[in-house]
Amino acid sequence: MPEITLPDGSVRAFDGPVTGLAIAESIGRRLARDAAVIRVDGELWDLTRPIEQDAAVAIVTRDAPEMLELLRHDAAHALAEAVKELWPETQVTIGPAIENGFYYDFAREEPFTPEDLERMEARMREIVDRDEPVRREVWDRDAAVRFFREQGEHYKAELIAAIPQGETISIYTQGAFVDLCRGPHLPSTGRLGKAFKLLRVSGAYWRGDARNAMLQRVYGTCWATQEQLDRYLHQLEEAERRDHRRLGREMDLFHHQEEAPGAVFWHPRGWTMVQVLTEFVRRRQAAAGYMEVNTPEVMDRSLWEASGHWEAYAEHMYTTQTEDGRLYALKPMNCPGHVQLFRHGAVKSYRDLPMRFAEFGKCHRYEPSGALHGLMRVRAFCQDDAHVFCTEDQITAEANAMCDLILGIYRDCGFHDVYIKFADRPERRVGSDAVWDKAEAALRAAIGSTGLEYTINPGEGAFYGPKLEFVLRDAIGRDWQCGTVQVDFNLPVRLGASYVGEDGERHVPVMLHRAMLGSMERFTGILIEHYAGNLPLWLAPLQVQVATITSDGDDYAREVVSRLRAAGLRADVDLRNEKISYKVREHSVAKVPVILALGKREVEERTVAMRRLGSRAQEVLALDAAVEQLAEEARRMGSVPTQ
RNA sequence: GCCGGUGUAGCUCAGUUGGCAGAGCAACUGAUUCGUAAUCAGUAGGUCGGUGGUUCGAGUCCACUCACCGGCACCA
Repeated sequence: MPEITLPDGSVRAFDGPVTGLAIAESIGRRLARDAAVIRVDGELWDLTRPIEQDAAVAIVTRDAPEMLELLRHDAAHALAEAVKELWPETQVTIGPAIENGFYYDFAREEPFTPEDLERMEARMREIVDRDEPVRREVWDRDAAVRFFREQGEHYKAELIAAIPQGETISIYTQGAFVDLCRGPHLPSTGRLGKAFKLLRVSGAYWRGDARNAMLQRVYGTCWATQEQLDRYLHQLEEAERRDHRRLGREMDLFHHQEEAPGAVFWHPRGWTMVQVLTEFVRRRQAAAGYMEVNTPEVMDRSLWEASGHWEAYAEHMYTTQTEDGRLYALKPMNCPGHVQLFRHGAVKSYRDLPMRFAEFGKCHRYEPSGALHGLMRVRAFCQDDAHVFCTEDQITAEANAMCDLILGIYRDCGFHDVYIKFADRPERRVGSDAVWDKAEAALRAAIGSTGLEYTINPGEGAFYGPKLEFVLRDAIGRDWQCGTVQVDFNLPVRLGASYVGEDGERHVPVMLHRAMLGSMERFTGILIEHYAGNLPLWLAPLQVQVATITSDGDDYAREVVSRLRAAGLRADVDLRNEKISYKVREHSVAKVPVILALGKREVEERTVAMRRLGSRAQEVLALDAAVEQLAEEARRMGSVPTQ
């Protein structure tokens, strides 16, 4: 005789065990139709699962925001059922809900084709139309293992066998499809709806381990309503429109070619953008007490063996063998070079600390071919790198200042949504546990003293020390990890850095590693996508395009450009014998933020007709006023992207 | 690196069962002096990613290879 308490506080008594579906029906038909699951004393249950005890419940309908995950999980099951119907020899493995959708990993000899994807999706829709009941059962674990083995589902059997003793093994059945699953699920396949779409098929390793077999992963997206699905598909198109590789071509910023995979050919405009960013960081870090340095790009193998890089990353380093038989490596990092600077010359005193070395160092890493991606993942890149040599007592203040510097720089680049992760010791590392304890404690103290929120990213530290990872969210909600602050007690020891302390004894300095933008290449790519190419004036490589309407304006146009340039603006003039609409289109496609059109009227009145990228409106201004206004705007930073 | 896909003019893309490599835009030449996202006409442009093979004949079929795209793994 369970007594069921509803969210409004009313209580209903039932004669015997009652299901969520029955409770929903007792409240109303419409609710029963839209119900997805039931919350029983805070826990989500299947609607078909009998409630035997008194409980406080709430029916959750399928359009509740927290039901998206469940819908997506159900979509994954429908996908698996469809695949098993179409290709029975396929083994199913796992199929979770993920951000914006779901996937399912299948084991099958023959690869799925894009056409297969269409067949799967069509079959999923049939399964929804069939409205098959979804049943939950609790099985004995050995029986479950035996069952799946007999079915030829060896991956499933392995999963069940790995479940700890004593845990409930729930099995869900829909139609002929039987799957191990934690649940809960919708009561029938019809409730899934049809706001889903299969997107792509790709490879994925069993259990995410490259040593294991490669499975076939089918990705899909799923939403509560068709409108939500359409909105998401539209977002995907938006991301496509912002792709820095496409914009890089349209804006004439850079290119790649086969002879230099993973390297960038920067065009004048693209390189201007990189230079603007570099100058910006240079000014900021100089103001924060950093000294800019430069260290060799090619150094003897022995140095990399001493630093530990050789052991950890030899296969990812470019090397060059010279005539004298020596083996050199192109630097993959700047830190060992900076330690050489610290070690050189007179022994350092505690009075010299902290010493802050910054370098825009060009590094080379032989990244796996499959990882390369436009500017985002390259083999040759420039880091805005720095290393601070300090005493243990100085760690907190130094790391703290780094956080301030980094966050300020992001703000000025237009990123206002930033979060921080604390990456602690990885499995593969150098240094004793005691040293790691100390390094992690020091970094935790530093981040604690900033008052900034952070999450833990377990096991993701560098091989020589723990790190803070700065992640910024772009205009369309994607996350990019850029800056890092790392505490390192190991490299200074390995490379023999020391200073004389107040006590007259030799001590090993602590080394803080820091990057803010990370890779200049990658950050440039992120900015392009963040702003969809519509860069704020201070970042735009060409800020003002002056364009004549007829050749009568040529002399005045040249004068306008020199005035703009004299005011520090990057301006160019277009005197071609083309219609103004042609010029406007061309410079708009190239994303030049400001076009000044000059016709007869402007020449006579010494004005300019100013047109902003993305706007059809024109504003006629006196030349002096326009120059002043643009110069002022070009100094302003921190603007948020417009859509 | 692994799985799958794609490479044809600067860009976007056609190219049938193997039978003379195409279009639009861009470029160039000429005309047009024009008021805010494409003026008109003409010309030129290709080792069909590369190497090897099958064939009388390969953009098309086969093998290898390189690069790129989507994932996975990796990311000091």
